[in-house]
Amino acid sequence: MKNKSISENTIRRLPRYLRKLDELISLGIICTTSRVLADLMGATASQIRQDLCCFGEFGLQGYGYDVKALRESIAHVLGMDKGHTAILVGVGNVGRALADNFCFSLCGVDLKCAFDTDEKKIGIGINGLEVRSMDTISEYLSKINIDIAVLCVPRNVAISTAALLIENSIEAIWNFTNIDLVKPHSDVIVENVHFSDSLMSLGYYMSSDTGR
Amino acid sequence: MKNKSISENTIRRLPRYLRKLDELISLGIICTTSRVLADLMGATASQIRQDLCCFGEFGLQGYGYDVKALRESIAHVLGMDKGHTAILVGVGNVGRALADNFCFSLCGVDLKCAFDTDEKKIGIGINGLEVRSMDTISEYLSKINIDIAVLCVPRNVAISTAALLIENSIEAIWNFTNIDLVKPHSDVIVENVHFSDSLMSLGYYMSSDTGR
DNA sequence: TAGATTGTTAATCGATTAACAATC
DNA sequence: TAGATTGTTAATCGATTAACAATC
Repeated sequence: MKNKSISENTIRRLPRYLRKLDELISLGIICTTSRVLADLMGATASQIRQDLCCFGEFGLQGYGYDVKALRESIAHVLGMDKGHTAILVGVGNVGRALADNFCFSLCGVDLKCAFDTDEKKIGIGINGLEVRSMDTISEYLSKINIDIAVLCVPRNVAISTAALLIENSIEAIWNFTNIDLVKPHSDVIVENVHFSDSLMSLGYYMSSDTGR
Repeated sequence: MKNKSISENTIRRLPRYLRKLDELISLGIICTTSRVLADLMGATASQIRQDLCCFGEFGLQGYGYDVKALRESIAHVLGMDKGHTAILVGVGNVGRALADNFCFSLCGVDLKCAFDTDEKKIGIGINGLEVRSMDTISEYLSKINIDIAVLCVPRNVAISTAALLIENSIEAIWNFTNIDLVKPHSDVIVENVHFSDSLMSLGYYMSSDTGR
């Protein structure tokens, strides 16, 4: 196993590997090869092997990869077995959509509760998820160990809310506000979900006739 | 202007340039340089100039870039002035969150109406957006020119719904289902928004101590 | 054993960075 | 004009692909 600075491209492909392996599992397939995975991914077999060997030796020469074992290995690399905990910050439409629809546990994340400033939303709320007052968030974070904040607050309070979370030593922010959160002195990890960037890129590919 | 196969990396940076330029505009700044933009983007001035010169000559030597003109040029490259039209397909929580919260017009997209199979949702519905019966979608698409389908249906009907849209000659699918839509013989453009991929990548960066 | 496929090194390709002439 | 900054070519760096020895 070698582990020196794995490229972002490789990391971003891992969740897709996971999806493809899950497909193979659901088809009852036990063993696969870099060639099969390459076809599923639209990549070369070389790339598959290069990606995987960043993290260890998961295959068997002359045979291929055990589908379930490889799936678990990748899930482990992605920290899905670390028991990460999360809170939802801001229960607007995006927050509610995530609480109702998104299966955090499939990503190995335990969503504990939600916070909002709106008194009307407080109490046992959405999809069995308790909504608490934003006023109590510091106290809560000092007592309960939370790794990830899912940030779904309005634009205008995005930066101040992020600062509050960082003050309370949150490790990572999954950012659904359309703001680039800057992290002045902190080493908080930020993952952005920028809907509008995505739609704009789509607009480019429609205009240009590259097809991609 | 040279236009030979612009890299995906460059395209994905354009919406961020747009955001940074909007910030400069809101600060009343008229003119900027590749150095300033590089600092805002966390990139090198070289990269900024390389990216921009893919699409034309937007700057003035010895001076820099006119902020508003550059903003409009990038918006044009992203097809934001093409008057793209869209429909929302599937009015679950994600669909509703987009209809309520997401400003399509800021991306230059005109969201015309929504479709759902649930009779209870049909009628003038969410945020002034008309919800129509899914049964009428083919007829609608044959009459009204729609470029983009925003696909928010449940997983189990994602592929069949995409097929229906492709049959009806939709140009692009903005895909919020957690399925990799494959496009067998069609040249439809697909842009995926995979929440779980994003959260899993975050999990990796939390586990590893790369910080990034 | 023979055939197959990995893990890994080497070669190629593309993207980023550096350098600088052009020019405002 | 002199100073500044672009547009663009050249150099470097990193990622992808190809090749192949190791080995199951």
